[in-house]
Amino acid sequence: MRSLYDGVMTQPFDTVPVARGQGVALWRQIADELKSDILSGALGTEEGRLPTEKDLAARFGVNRHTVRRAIAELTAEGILRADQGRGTFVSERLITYPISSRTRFSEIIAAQAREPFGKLLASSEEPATAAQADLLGVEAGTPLIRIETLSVADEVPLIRATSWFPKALCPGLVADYAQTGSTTKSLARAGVTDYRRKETRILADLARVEDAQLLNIAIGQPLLITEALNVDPSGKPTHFTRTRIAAERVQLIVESL
Amino acid sequence: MRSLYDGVMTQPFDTVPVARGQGVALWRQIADELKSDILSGALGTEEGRLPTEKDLAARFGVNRHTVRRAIAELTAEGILRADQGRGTFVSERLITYPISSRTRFSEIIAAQAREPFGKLLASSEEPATAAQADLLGVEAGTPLIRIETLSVADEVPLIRATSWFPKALCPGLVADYAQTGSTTKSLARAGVTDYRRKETRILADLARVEDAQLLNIAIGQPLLITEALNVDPSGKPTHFTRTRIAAERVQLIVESL
DNA sequence: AGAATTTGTCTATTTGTATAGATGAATTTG
DNA sequence: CAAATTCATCTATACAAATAGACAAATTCT
Repeated sequence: MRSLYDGVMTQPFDTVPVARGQGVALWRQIADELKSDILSGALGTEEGRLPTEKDLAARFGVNRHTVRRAIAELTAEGILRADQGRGTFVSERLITYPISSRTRFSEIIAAQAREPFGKLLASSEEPATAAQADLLGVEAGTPLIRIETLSVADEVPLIRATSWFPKALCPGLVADYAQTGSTTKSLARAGVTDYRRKETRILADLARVEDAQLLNIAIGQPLLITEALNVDPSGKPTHFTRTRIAAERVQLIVESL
Repeated sequence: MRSLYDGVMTQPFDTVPVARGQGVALWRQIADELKSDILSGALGTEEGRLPTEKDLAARFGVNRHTVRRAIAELTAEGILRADQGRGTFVSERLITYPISSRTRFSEIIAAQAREPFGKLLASSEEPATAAQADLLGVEAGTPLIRIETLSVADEVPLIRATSWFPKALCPGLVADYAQTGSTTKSLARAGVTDYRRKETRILADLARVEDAQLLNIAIGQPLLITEALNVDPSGKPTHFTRTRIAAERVQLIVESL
């Protein structure tokens, strides 16, 4: 569930169904379920101890080996630790840490379009497609600058971002960004002293291979996507930003939506 | 990508990597990728025609049969239609429909906690856990009322919602809700004439069996989750609502986050 | 200390996933 | 009309996923 009212409002089920032959392995479904329950604090048992493999197999209606494979996955991710003869436990680090670490990133998102945002991975120049041109208020074929960035906190990658700018607006953007590490400062050098978000769209998607590599998560894990068009005070578009956020590590907090 | 600046800012890749042995079948990964591209309008070819099976197989680096299985899945979902000898096409209905249908649901979310919200699936009474009690400002063990609702538009399910209320606040809630179909009216009958959201948390998760059944999507598909605590004018909690939203059909729009 | 519990390892079997190649059927192209 | 293209169907093979059962190793309970 990955709730941040963590553990609140989630009751454990006696039996949890899994679906066969849907292209998602049972062990993966079980690993995802356990991970959600662990991260949301709805563990069913006290003090970070999981039910026994036998009980979990019964709960999910699968063989014990299938549960073991799921546990192996979460152990590899550092979420669980199994002790022969004792039981399987949530990694100590997670019992206190993740809640706080997952709580306070609303500002990162709120500031996403305005402030320095992680390290520059790549940049390129591309002619605007019809749809891009329409959105940014330029002619189709107009050169655009695209930058790819990655935000990392405590060695843990959180957010991929891609932004597009009309090149005419800020021809030196890549060099400026490399120097300042800031969108705001780079745009200011180009004479754009202020801008704001028109609106933000929030969607969800699944991690693909590229997301998985950059964000260090498994493929098929959920991502939060934000998309925002930024405009200057006169309403003229300055740039468009799309983020792909590891949902297991970040949540968005909206005050009084 | 499921963008609603649809088709904007997405360029097709010549080759798309897929991951083996990760618990997600290749045909499922390919189906998800194609679905995202179709819904976001980034199809790579004109007029709703997909690349040939041979080309897709080359693009994803898999056997043609694997691509066919992915296409079979999307055909079953009504997204694609294959014509022998001609090619594979995006279902006509989708070429114009989905964008509009996916665009205008910001209000639904904004109004989610306030207005009638789909049909009542179930209700129950449960003693508050420690975490629930803390959040709702009652004693642990206090009876809570839980209601489960499902919102549907044009026969298509969009949002599952679960809400918890302190029973003492509104003892007749279930009957009132069944009669009025409205949280606001039901609470008004209990003397709670006004309330507001303190904040909304937005996360993402994967669809499980129960989500898949209720929302009519495949397991493992992305969900948007919103969680909100509602309080009366004095700041006292009235209820807590959690929604699970089919991300392939709904996106959230936040004005000036 | 002995019994019960729990995780770890091993072998064997069945089903699902993915590849490979060949051939047929419908459509489009020249 | 013939050739090329594209989706449909079939057989065969290899590997991953899931089940089944047995037994070992470490810990806890009595």
